[in-house]
Amino acid sequence: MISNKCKYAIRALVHIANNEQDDKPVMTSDIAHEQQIPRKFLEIILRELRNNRILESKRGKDGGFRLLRAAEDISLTEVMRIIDGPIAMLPCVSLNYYRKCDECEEESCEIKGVFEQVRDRTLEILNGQTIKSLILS
Amino acid sequence: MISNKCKYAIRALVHIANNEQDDKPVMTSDIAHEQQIPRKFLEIILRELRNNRILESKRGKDGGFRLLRAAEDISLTEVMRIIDGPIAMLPCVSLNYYRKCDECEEESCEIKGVFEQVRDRTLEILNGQTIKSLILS
DNA sequence: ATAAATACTACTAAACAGATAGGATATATA
DNA sequence: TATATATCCTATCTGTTTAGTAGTATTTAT
Repeated sequence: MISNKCKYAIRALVHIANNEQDDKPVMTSDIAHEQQIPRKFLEIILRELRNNRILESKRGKDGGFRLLRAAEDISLTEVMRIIDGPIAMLPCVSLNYYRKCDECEEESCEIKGVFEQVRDRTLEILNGQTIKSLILS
Repeated sequence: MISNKCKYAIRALVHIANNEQDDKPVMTSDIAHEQQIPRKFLEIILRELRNNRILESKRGKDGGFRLLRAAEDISLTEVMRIIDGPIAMLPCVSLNYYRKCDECEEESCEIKGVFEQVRDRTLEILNGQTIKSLILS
């Protein structure tokens, strides 16, 4: 399961992509209100996306958040990995967060192969999706 | 990510399938020792599998656990659902554990479609796997 | 009777999820 | 320069889940 936090992040990015105009940044409180996301929690999420170079922020009056890149250059997987971590179902088949499984020897692991296939099929779908494509669909 | 508990469950079932002979049940302590799983934790897992009609148990001396069905009739998804719950990445696209998402209207949800596809591709792979096929592979 | 196995109940520690509170800092504009 | 308003940052909190452990009760073969 993806977390609520990750769903909030995606909805917030789609909202920003939909509301960017005249280079005016979008305020946290606007997103929070329109997307029904707790404001202080959303602050944390947006800051995390900024720290990971998805968003840029402007402080002070008339401040807010803007996409740092075009919406079609922000992939769904990138957002998911920032907020929730690995996408794979086993640490030992994760491309971006690989860790050896605690107790199983990988050569003799019965399930590694299956979950490599699941990972590949999953990424085939998710890698094709961007903030832009989520708007259109 | 699937839980350690679920990995233990799968390894335990594969172990039992590999060690059933003469109708003699396999003891928790044997599985725990050979698969390096904490014994008391494994007890809980095996009882849960028994309660869900994957295993049958025999108490007392010479007791232990046996598969209630043939290894080729126990699917990987069934075990995963018993131990970890839903396989889908969103509650609102889960086949066996459907729940409405808390705050998004499903008709206008941007990500539902994508995660339905992920679910379908994932199940295509996992549904084909059984305790038997995991032994062979 | 006894040894040996599962069954059951209760508890614990650590991490994670989903937030909330309050103050520090930056900035537009009157 | 004062002020309103926005993000930034640190700390805290509650509830749930994960991964167990402990101890006792019950069943069964010999």
